[in-house]
Amino acid sequence: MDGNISGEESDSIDWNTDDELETQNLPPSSSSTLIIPGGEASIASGEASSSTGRPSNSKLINHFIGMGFSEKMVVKAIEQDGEGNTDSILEYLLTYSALENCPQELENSPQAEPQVVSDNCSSDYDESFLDDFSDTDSCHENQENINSLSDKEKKLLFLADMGYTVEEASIAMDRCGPDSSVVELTDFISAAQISKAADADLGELSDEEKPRPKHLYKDYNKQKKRKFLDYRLWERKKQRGYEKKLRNEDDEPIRLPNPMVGFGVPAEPCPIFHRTLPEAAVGPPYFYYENVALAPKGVWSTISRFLYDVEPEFVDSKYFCATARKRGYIHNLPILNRFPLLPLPPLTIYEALPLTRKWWPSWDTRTKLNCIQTCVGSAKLTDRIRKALEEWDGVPPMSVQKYVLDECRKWNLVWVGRNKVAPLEPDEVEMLLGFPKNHTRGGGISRTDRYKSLGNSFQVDTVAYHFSVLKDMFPGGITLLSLFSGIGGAEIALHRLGIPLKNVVAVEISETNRNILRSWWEQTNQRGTLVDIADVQQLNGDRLEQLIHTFGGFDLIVGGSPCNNLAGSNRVSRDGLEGKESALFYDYFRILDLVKCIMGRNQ
DNA sequence: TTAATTATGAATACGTAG
DNA sequence: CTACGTATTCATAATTAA
Repeated sequence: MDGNISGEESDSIDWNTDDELETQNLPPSSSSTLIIPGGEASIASGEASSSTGRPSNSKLINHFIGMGFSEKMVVKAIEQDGEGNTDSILEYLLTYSALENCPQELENSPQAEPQVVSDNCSSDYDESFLDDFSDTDSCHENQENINSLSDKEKKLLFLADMGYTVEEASIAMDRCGPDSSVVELTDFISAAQISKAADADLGELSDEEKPRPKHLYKDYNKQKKRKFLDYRLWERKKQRGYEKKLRNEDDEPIRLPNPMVGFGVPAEPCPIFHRTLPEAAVGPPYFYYENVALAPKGVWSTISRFLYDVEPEFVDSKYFCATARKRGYIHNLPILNRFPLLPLPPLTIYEALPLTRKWWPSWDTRTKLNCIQTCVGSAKLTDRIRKALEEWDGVPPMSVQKYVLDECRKWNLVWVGRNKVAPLEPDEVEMLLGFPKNHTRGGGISRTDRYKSLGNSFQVDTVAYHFSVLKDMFPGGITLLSLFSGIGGAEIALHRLGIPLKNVVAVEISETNRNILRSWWEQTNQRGTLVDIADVQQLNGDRLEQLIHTFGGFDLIVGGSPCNNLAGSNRVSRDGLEGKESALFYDYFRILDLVKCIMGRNQ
């Protein structure tokens, strides 16, 4: 009974703080100009200013030589340009190096137009890819090759899934080599597209100062989004890539902090630590990205590189509650003056599950549970453990202790009777993760899916600690874009902090999860509008523009993209960031970058 | 058809002995 | 420095039950 108290308390808190928000109806169209005309110039100049400003010419030359261009060409480009604009010089270089290196591939490719292919017809990719591949490559003995995809083929398919054409992808593979990473490949394709676009513009206009990154924004209505995304991708790699070449440093793996306390936890607040964010990362909007800390090597480097080179904050939720949860968070939130959610949740197993204490053996020294996952231990397993223990009266021998303890740790079992261990109940998981009791119960969700949805969720107290700095900044509430929102961990964290939710756009693939969030939204009497969208892949620039227009922009963009292919528990398809589900990280970046673009345009 | 049950290791980090 | 043991891990898929 005591075990439920904290849960009930958090319940009552959740259900009572919903009044007097006095949420203003947002100004209908405070940001009136969503149409492009004057906007693109300001963006372009803003972008340019971040990458220009090198007065010294020799520095400038070395700058481009470091990127791999010949000195001769660099000098020529600077002469041609005349105004010392880094971006226009670069564009010149890209244009002519592309023309020199691979003229026929770029000019005579079957699809001259840089098509943006809709992503729901991947079978087309497969076929055309296979045709293309068997033609250009020499290994076409039998069809067995189709089944066992090589790395090269996987990369091609992956690029096709990202929306590139097979032609673009295979050209990039040829140019960059078989061992090139997907990031390098996308960068190459982006550069090729940009140079091609620049070439087209040069041909048409043939005069004066049109060729700028500006034209990418200018064409925003026609070819727009794909190219804009590509430009930003490529821009980022440009900066990062050549800096590394200059320093001659290899990819240094990101180290996990030990202890895993990030930029501070309630028990040990911030050690007077101040961080300076990269300029491109500074909001608005604020963003907050989450995923498993123990991902395969290189994954967090890539994620960080895409998310504006912000250093990840690795935190184990065992400093916030009674269960471990090692996660990495990349965000641009302030980190000073954080405060924890109240009431403080139980920090030990005993406090969280008092009824287990009676049966807890002295030789089981656990005080924290391990990470809560999507599946629980079987009845057969707990039966084996019971039988193994019943053979001994009193304290079992060390070997049996070790066996039982290993299984208990692996499956997060707790003691519920003499010689009896059991997996956690769904409501206990809800409590441990900071959700209201019965949050995931009923309404058509099965017990199995409850475990899965909870196992894939945030630890609310941890996330709320990071969000707490927003409370003073947004007394009138925030507008939230919640990607991969799941059962609404971010929304609940904000709500329990007392930060009003003005309007929320939640994107979540699971219908049962969407039902859970909507039902919470209605039960807590939220004032604003909750918009649900099923698939991040169909959230395009047009839709975002529309949403930003109606809601006046987003204050915060939260997302924990799928960890399926990153998580250690996955024996079958731990394929890294390019895995089927985990590759949706790129959609988080795509959408975040689009929102930054669209919102920045109106300033 | 849906839901419940069950078995299925490896990648990674870290400590320590040598 | 390496080698080895310990500890941890937002899961998938096949099968059975309902």
